[in-house]
Amino acid sequence: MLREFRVREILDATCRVVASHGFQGATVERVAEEAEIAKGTVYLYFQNKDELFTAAVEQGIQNFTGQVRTQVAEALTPIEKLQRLIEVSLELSDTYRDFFKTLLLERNFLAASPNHPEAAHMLDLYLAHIHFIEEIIQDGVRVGVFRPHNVEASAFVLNEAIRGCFQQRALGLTARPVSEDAGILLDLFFNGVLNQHQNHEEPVS
Amino acid sequence: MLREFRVREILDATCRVVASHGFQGATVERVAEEAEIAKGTVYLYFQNKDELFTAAVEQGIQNFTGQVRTQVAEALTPIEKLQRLIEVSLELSDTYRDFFKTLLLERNFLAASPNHPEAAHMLDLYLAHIHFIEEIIQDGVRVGVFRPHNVEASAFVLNEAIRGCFQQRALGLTARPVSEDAGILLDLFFNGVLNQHQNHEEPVS
DNA sequence: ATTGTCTGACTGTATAGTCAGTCATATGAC
DNA sequence: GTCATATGACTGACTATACAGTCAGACAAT
Repeated sequence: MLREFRVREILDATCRVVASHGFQGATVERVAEEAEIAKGTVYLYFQNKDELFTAAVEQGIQNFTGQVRTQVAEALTPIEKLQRLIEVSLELSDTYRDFFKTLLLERNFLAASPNHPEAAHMLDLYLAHIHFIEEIIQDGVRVGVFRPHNVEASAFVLNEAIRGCFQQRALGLTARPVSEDAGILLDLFFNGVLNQHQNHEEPVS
Repeated sequence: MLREFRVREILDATCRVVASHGFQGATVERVAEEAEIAKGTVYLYFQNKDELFTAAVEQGIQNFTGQVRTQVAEALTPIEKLQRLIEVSLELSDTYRDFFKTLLLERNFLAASPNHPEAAHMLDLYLAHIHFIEEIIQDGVRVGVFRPHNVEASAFVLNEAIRGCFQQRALGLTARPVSEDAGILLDLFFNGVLNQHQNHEEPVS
């Protein structure tokens, strides 16, 4: 369908514009220019600017979490699933470069604002993804590969750690290949930094 | 000095306005209203809106990292220092509630933008703080309490994990007391999630 | 001729930034 | 002590501009 194609085209253009100009500098006119259409055309597909930007962010989240879920589903054990999760997430950070820059550089969409009742929905998507991670870890605890601990917190921490890697990449602060980042993250999350075989210093706490 | 007092007053008002209205909805007029002065007065202390907002964020970062450094300096061992770091950071998240909401809901200031050459400075402050954490961990590795690993990455991950806790609090997603959050974070960062004494499942990787 | 898609000049509005003028206090002349 | 002058902090009506959103008409395609 032509309509759907146009919508996607405009949303992609929106992501590109926000990625390069920030939300502040992203005007409807610039989006139209980027999509190579007239400003008025944008309003044939979206009610207003807010709807346009909300839709762009939402499409991005849906695409990303959808792909992660699909890939993770192929793995069997909790450990393999987490490996997959981290690897796929980081790989996608290159594919979705523009979108992630958009997402990371602006978090307003998570804040409830008077003219943003859709923000609540965005928050739901975000929480759903964390919950998805939480369940994998919970499984691991049940099976015994992960020790009993506050799973809600560790799911959250893992997600934030991944997010941090995205950011480093978006800001161009690292040259490490994705696979290396994934390995480091996994190792850290699994084993922590403490020297388990130490016999020198004072004990923890 | 009266001038300094006024400047601080305006910056505090800016943080409050941004915290409640977001960067989008934060106008100079609203800031003036919040500070109980006329709009024109703002321009006696700041060249333009950009400078005002940049200064507000910068003041917040400086205050925060300064306090963390002071408190951490009192601790002796790397482990104690990290404990202190996490605890103090989370405690401050209540004190600086408005500022953190401001900071977390908007990351544009980290992105280089044409009319934001100061953004580079902001990035420096951010990186300096991570470097500060990095050195503590590095010390721990040197002494032997922490195992050898990619310290740059773990410093980064720890900072992002703390940031994540801030965000949960700013968005009102958790009711956990700060000290509990600190404990969970510390435990996770030190020990990881893996069951070290397991003898059931497959080995890692 | 009709329909569907698109255009871009136009308008209305919000708000950044200005500036002529007010007020309060300090300094000084007598 | 009283008036005159100066200084500096502050004000808010005003302007200039940028940008969201509109709409009358162009342009295929059938």
